[in-house]
Amino acid sequence: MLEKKSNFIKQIIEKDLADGKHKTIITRFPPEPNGYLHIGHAKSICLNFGLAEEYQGRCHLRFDDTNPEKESPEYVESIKEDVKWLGFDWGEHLYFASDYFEKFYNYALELIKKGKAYVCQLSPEEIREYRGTLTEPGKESPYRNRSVEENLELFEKMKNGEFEEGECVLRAKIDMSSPNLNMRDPVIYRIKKIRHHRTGDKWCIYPTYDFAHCLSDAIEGITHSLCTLEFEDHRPLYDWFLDELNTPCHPQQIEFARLNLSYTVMSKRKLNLLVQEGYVSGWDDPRMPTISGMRRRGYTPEAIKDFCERIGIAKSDNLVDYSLLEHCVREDLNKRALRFMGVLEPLKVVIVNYPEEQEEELEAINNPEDPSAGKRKIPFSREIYIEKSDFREDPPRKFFRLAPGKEVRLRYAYYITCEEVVKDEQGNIVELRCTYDPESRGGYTPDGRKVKGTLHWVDARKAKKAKVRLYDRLFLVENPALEEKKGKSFKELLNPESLKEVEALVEPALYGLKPGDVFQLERVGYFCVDRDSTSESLVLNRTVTLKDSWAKIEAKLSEK
RNA sequence: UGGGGCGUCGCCAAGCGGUAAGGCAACGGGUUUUGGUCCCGUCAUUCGAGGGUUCGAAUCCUUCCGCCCCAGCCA
Repeated sequence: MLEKKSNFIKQIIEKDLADGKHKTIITRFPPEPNGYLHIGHAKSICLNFGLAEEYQGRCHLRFDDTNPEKESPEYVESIKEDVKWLGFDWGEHLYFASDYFEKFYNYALELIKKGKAYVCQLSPEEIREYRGTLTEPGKESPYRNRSVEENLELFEKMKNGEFEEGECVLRAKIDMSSPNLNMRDPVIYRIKKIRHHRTGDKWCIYPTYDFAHCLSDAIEGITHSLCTLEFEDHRPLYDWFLDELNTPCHPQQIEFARLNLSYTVMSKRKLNLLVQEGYVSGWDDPRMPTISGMRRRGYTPEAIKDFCERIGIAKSDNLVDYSLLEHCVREDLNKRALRFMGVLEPLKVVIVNYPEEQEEELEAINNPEDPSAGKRKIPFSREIYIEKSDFREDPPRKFFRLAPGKEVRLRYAYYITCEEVVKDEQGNIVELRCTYDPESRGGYTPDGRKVKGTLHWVDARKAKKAKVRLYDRLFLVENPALEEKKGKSFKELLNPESLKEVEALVEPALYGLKPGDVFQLERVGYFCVDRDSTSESLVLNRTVTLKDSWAKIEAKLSEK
């Protein structure tokens, strides 16, 4: 893992600490519980919790649950689980904006009493019309100059449910001609006669984001309130509320660029669509960029955190290569994953000079990167399976796997030479007949001759079946969100081959693993045991392939 | 045509007036019982473009160009 990089937010924090503006810092991760967390949220989580760790401050987990229409406890639970799984701890500091509803209400009263907020009875359409446009100023609402008393009375009625949804709202009285649309008397309370998942039917008026967020931050004593770039325009409003109201403190909002990852989408709306329309099996489908999807895919918290560290924090729009994430996953897994053997597309090999009834056990190293992982025994006998792609009847240049008359090493076993190719009536290769060198047990020979290729294999008698899910990128194009803006439909951008299932043959030891365990199938890739597995039927998810330099060589050979 | 941001290698990203870090990708080579890992090497005379200030500019000023965000009673 890399050492921590600096960024402009750390510079601000370090200056604030040096100047004595703050003794300690308090950040927060403020998700709305209206969907599952994705890798973009991981960036924010790593930033906020990471900063708190680095500067020995603290980070709050706060649910921004001000819109009961879209929120649910299911999401609250999944979010907590994901943050924990990433390895962060909010300690005692778990909060809900809904816990502050009473306080927000009193702040609204304070604003009304100052003459800085009013109940507006314009319809939603009228409010839009009165707001003006990007280039023309807005018009003031006819309800703008009501007396404080009248506003107090009306707001009370709103709270008591005496108005219907859409009939009226509470608005801040700021400036209808501001070039910043957010300052044109923004709505701060609206009526929603919906049961809230935490406050039940206690409220029928709910504060908007702009009003609730800055106040939540101030109530919690947040020092640095980090959010994404699209809220930059909201900062004047954030500051306006905190300047007008008598709050415990005035946190500083700082914006950074959200993460975009190639070949996927990051908007909750679009991810929700993928789930609802059944393009994926759920929020935790291993193809999803969600934290739960990545977890099910076999990605580790360490890999994700390393990735978040490496992409950095800045303000320019970005589209990070998926290959960087894969690099982080491989790097972490290479150190810790146990090695096994398994063949995805089996091709039978009969070792003709190996005694029919003989069976033996060969010793294999569990992880060459970690001697403490120990060794294991793998069964071997006269019939084995190798990977179809490891044999070529007519091998191209530089192909040093098996071919007629060629000798290769079976990993941890013997050298074999292909003597005969057996085909069916259609001409498909169904079996290879080989001879082995008894002197080469373990993979070396006394004469020390070199064999270039080493193949993975499984014993035909002892191998077990496993259902393997091979995943590829979810989308065909690098930037689906951009293509969609250009008019392409979601559906045509999806990769129809993002999931392929194969029946593989694996060494029996794999049946001793538990759901969630990640391991390497040598020469093939990293895999993890899916929760759909049973004791009779193993289901594996391919986490990521191994780098394949032969594929590159072959691609170049075919170009010529 | 309003406001707010951003433009440094294919992708991220340092740089904060003293003469372009690093990572990913890519490309060479070495080691190797995983064509994996590991190791070594190559990869921006140039910082969106033009002017200016300065002994000296990616960094300061200026003009222009390009891209992103904002007209929810979403967050």
